[in-house]
Amino acid sequence: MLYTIGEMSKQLGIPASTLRYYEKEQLLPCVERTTGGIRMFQEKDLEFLKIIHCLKKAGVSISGIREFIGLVKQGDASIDARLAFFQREKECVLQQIEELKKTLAVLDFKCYFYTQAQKEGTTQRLAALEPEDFPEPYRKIKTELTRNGGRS
Amino acid sequence: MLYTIGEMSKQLGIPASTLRYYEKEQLLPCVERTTGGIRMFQEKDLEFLKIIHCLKKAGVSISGIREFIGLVKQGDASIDARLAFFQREKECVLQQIEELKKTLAVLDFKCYFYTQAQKEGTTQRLAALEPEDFPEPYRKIKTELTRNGGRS
DNA sequence: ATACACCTTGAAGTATAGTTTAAGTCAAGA
DNA sequence: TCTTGACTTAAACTATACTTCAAGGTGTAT
Repeated sequence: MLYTIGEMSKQLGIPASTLRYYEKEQLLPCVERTTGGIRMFQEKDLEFLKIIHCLKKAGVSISGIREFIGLVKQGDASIDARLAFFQREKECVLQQIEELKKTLAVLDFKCYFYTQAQKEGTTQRLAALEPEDFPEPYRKIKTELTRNGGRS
Repeated sequence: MLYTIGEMSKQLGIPASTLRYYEKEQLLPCVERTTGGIRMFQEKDLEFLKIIHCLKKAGVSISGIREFIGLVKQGDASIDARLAFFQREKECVLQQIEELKKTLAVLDFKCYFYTQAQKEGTTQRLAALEPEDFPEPYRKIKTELTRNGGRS
């Protein structure tokens, strides 16, 4: 099956302009053209676009994705490099998840803080508290938010 | 304690230009000036900057942060709104974590794929396999990557 | 009082990832 | 054949979040 850019766009929910942009950036190595110059997408492109989608969610830049596509174009000679690529990205996503968990803990503290403030009708008393005055999961976070020199 | 922009910059590892930018964008509501016009940062600003850092990690835009700072400036009248704000952001971070976990599963599959390919020296056989031919944690992912019309 | 490091501003520049526009071409049905 | 909708291109535009620059002011140690 072959698809025009419009059909592909509808199927994936990606604007046609974005597909053109991706092709221009060499992210889609196997888009053919009719004699009239019209792009015809293949199943293969669909798979590439799903991987591109995944890599974008992982935070890989367009040029990073282009590099990966470059490896794919090299064929079996780049299997090692492709494995290394995905291992790196996996590690990177794991780190992002860890970072988000830390961020979540701070937001959790803030929710606790404002839930208390809501009960009291003011932030005054709470704002004056020391880390030790908060219940356990929150002490460390309050410390980090208050203490000087916590360059993260 | 009061700090100049340079001292603050060193303490937080944030460029002075960024601190100026943040102040211009009204993210730092309590920066004072000397008679000569030089910014003097307070402890309060340090706390604001830590919250800004956290919100940035949560994916909140500058204008989103500005809105939150606007609420803070309203004082106790905005406690409900601030709680709601943090609850929304918390929800959003939880969703981001879920998305990253899905992304991780795809990267995991790719690592498996290329680890096998490495053993075989080629992707040929593996590329021709159907979802059912992969071991269990990977079947669903292979299906999603292959099947048409999986607009995510 | 004069260096000197550090501060000020507005404006322009950068990077990323597209989106939009204008002018024109292609393909299929009436 | 002609109309119409979808396609083509290059170039300009958008948004976000800063960064850099040029020209000049501040403040403190000697």
